[in-house]
Amino acid sequence: MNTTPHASEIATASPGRPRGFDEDAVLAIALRVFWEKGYKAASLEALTTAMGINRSSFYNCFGSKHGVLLAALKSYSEGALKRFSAIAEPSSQQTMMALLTALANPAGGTNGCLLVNCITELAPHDPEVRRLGSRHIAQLQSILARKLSPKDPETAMATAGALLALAIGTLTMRKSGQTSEQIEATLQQAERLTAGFLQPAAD
Amino acid sequence: MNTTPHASEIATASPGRPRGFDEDAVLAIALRVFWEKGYKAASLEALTTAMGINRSSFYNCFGSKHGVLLAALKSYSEGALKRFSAIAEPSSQQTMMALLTALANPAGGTNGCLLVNCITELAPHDPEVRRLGSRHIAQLQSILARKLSPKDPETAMATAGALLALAIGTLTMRKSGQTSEQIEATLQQAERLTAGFLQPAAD
DNA sequence: CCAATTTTGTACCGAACGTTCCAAAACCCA
DNA sequence: TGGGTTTTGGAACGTTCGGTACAAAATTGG
Repeated sequence: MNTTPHASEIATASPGRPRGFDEDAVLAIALRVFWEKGYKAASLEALTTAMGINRSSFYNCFGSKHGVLLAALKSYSEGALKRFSAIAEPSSQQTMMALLTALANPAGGTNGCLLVNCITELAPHDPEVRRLGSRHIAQLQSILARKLSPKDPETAMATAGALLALAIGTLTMRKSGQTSEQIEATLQQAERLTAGFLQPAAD
Repeated sequence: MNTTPHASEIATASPGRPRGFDEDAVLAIALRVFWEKGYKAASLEALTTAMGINRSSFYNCFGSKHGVLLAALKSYSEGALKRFSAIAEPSSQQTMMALLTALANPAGGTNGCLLVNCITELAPHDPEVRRLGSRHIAQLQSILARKLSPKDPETAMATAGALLALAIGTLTMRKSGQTSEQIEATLQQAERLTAGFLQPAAD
């Protein structure tokens, strides 16, 4: 079982044979596999091979396939929120576009956002995934609202929700084959959503 | 094999035992199963049981599980586009909201839109699903643009793309557990996207 | 060096998967 | 009625699925 809640903690010496791999590292690989294939399509064979560990280590460390997914989703959410928070506040429409572009290009190429994928595939029948997805989306919206209008987050929440929905929607469009140019043209329309908050772009 | 491309055609009498079921009817049921469970999670057992036919009839009529999916997606797209086209043109923001609400509530309850689900789950690895999804989205956007500004569909395309992305994005939000009130508040922001085209709402 | 403890390798489990096979059944036409 | 043709029922196919059993290997503290 996974005795250490976070592997990155100080490894308190314990009896028994030590792990032959880095938990966080193999979890990051599992995350990639889920991202590329989806949950159901990611087989134990594919997962363990990519991670470079065998089934025993897999189950000993993570408990179950579903357990790995939840761990991967938590890790993904944590990283994505941290990176998103770090982007500068949008003092103009240009920096606004940087925020939206970050949301609409989650480094997964044509694979979209791992959490959105898992929400779509699993949320209706998986309460734990639904909870993680709900938290992630809510926090994205809060961060975005705070960036839009630090003094008045309440009114900004609705706008942030629309911007977020817009960005999430473009993920599906990209998967369906739309070009980056089309996606950008769609995202450009976000200017109209932020009319009250930001200065228009200079160009 | 499926000799009749569309079952709804005039049944030309042919030798041999006749079908004991209505192709369109059982296809509609398969569609529902894919909608509720997703593609991979929908087993042959679940499909054939729900459809009320056995595996032989299933394969004799549709060829494969993937074949049924494609047939279901075509049927779904056809129906959705027809229904969407039939909605009145948005002469004001209120009727605009009716259009958006239609897109954001595809009668699948919390299951979203079948095509969006399948794009998310399969498109990156399934060219046929990607093609169907691409066509569907492109046509939704065209119809919407024509409704927004029949005289100038070109300029309206970008706005339609943003409205569509917004609606698609809310599907994920709903799956993650957001209430209908939150979704509606998000969709309300679409008013700002259509500023140039429509009269503001009366209320 | 010796228990105690944990991880690792391998083989294996029963269940479920999508698909196929084949004979019986049900129809058309002659 | 009988040959041709298609569908239907049901069993069976080989594969893959997620997960487990168990003993060997590797570490700890005593």
